[in-house]
Amino acid sequence: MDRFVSTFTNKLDAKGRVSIPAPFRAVLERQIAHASQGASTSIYCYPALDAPALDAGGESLAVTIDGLLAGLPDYSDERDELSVALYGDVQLLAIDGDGRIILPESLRQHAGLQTHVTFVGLGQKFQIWTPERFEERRQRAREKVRETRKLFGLTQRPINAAPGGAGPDDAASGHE
Amino acid sequence: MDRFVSTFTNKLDAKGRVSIPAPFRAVLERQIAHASQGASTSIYCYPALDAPALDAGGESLAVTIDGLLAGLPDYSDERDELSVALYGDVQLLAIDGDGRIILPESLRQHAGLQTHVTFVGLGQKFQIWTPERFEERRQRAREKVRETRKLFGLTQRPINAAPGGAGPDDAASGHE
DNA sequence: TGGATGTTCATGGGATTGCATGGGACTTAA
DNA sequence: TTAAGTCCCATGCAATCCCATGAACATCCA
Repeated sequence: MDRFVSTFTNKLDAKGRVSIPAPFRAVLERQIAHASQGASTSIYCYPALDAPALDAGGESLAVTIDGLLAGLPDYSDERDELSVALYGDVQLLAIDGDGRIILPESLRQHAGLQTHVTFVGLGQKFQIWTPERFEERRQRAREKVRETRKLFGLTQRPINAAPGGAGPDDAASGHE
Repeated sequence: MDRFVSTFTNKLDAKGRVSIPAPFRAVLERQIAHASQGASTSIYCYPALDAPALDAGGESLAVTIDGLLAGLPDYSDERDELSVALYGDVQLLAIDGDGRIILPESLRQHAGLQTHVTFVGLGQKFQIWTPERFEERRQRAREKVRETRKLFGLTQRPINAAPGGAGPDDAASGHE
């Protein structure tokens, strides 16, 4: 039961390198071990469709993409079009011996990354944000959760459970 | 499970040469190694049927085409026509010692290639575009994905049930 | 219990390699 | 001989490897 959880902020150095948070790396390595051994660890990374952020994940993400396309006939227009968006935008980023990746210019630009990047666990995948933008988004996500609670009539506070502990959780549930 | 992913733009020199992006070359070489060793590396390349671009790939692409034709009765008109359409315009381009191919005039013309060419990974094959035209294409593809995203959410599960019953969604957790 | 030791990670910088690209030389065919 | 195709080498930038540092945390032992 390996998932990407919680958030970490690391530094983007002059060469465009960032350390992948160790817990995330552990998840990635286990996926590799499970899928095809021998392949050096790397992540699949692409611009998020509707946010100034990057989506990223390991082998299991690639499997998901394959699954999407597997349903379409080999030479259909539809397949080509989806392939462009799904494979064409994806970058395969190698993880070096020190657990770092290099974020290419094009990806940095889409997310507006400069000196610090925030890794946000979303279960099967994770996202990469600028710390500031992610903070905003987190706020919005919390709002939304509150609204949803009202909708369901669940407004009563948990008596003991610490509400503060729900931080990263909120982010995850608000997505997509 | 080697796929062509992401996009790269390289220069087309005065002699009509382009470097194949190193990651793509790696995929091609692995296909060769797997199929029939000894053959020097080369790619299958042909004008895309419905776009100002070229389709290209390695051994596995050829196998796919064979597979398509195999589905049709041996001496049918349909098969003959398809064979011509699929194989007739195919060129076998050799990859030289420096990882480059020479794009013949006829292919360059179909795609309108001049000084720069963009290689677009599409999983099993890749395409070759002018950078400008591809940018347009990419925009369209993204739109389309956005439109049909909800559909994804629905298709994601039933497709291709992996042995063990877990959908692609569970791939991350598939191994405890 | 508290100080010392070790380990895991993030980070920085230098050294090295890989890769795209340009150009020259050699071969082959008209 | 010319033109086109092929091979080989030179170059510069960028990616990759390797090692050093230091902080946060865990472990051990007196």
